[in-house]
Amino acid sequence: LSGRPPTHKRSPTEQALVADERLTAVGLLMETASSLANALSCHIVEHGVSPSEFEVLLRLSRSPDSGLRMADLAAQAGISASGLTRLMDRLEQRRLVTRLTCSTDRRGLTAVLTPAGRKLVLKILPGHIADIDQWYTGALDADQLTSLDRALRAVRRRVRPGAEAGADGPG
Amino acid sequence: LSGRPPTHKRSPTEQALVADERLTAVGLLMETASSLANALSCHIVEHGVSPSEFEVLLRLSRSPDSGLRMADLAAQAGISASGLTRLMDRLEQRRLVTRLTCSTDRRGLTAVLTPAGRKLVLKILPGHIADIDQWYTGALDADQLTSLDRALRAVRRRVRPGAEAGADGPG
DNA sequence: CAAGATTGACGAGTCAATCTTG
DNA sequence: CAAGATTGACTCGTCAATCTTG
Repeated sequence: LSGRPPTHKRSPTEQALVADERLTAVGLLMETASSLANALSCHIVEHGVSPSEFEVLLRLSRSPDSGLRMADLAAQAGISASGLTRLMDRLEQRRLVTRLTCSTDRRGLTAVLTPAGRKLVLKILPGHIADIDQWYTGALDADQLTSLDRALRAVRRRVRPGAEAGADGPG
Repeated sequence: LSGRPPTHKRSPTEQALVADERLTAVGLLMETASSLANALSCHIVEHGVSPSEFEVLLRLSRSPDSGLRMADLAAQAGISASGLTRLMDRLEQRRLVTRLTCSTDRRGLTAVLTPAGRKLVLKILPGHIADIDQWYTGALDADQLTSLDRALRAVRRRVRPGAEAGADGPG
């Protein structure tokens, strides 16, 4: 840097705190995840949808019946119910999804992919998977990939109990 | 689920695409990172700052001279210059940081922690580090932590060339 | 009343345009 | 003109309140 701003004498205790390697460890995870998300977003947005919108479309296309209750979908995508309502509004306007009233419980709606929505996902996916290879999978050998997967699952078990069963999903 | 929404017959090709395990792999990374961020945020917000604000304060306290140029700080924190301007506005109003005009280049400003800002960081840090132990470090043994670190660095090298040198930072 | 979904008001960040200094 | 920083208009997501159905 340049002009030496008012330097603060750090006590040893203070130094030990702010220099703790665990801070660096989380920082590495966070920075890697967000930079990867950023790299993967380019190809997606070229097709006119945001990363969150693509995640929702992809989860719907991976769902067994191509449909999910709003609340479940919101939980899977890690956004709030109201956030999903608005996101679905945008997708529905573009005829990529529809909401079906659930026959057994008329409070609930089921989000469903339209043919156009499915078509768009299939159009985006090949390039998206290629991107994943280029930016993520391709940076690691088989062993690294295995142990990375194991470690991430261990962490996820802690911070998000009850995600182990379902589908994991997109990025 | 319930009422069998209009089931779509998936072609084998289509099935192979949407079920690709690489999608699951990125999904795992993303979900783990955001769930961890979520877990770590509780303790931080209890002290009246948002996670992004804490990240900026922490980076300033880790910087050699306790000061960073706005542009550099924004890049480190992974937000835009304008985003940082607004964040700094909030922190400055609360007297946690100050902007100093740089003597050698009067276009630039240096973000500096005030004593109150430093005090707040030191107040938050012990609990924050304990949280990291609880939610992240503590979920892994030493070997896992080492290989996780190596794998993440390999990925980061790909998606964010030129982050290797500097400090990594908070979550 | 509780659960599912939506709406209004708001917070926080982005891009494009602007201002100042080199 | 280019770089550093800020501002205006806008998007996206959140919380709290509301409406409907069980």
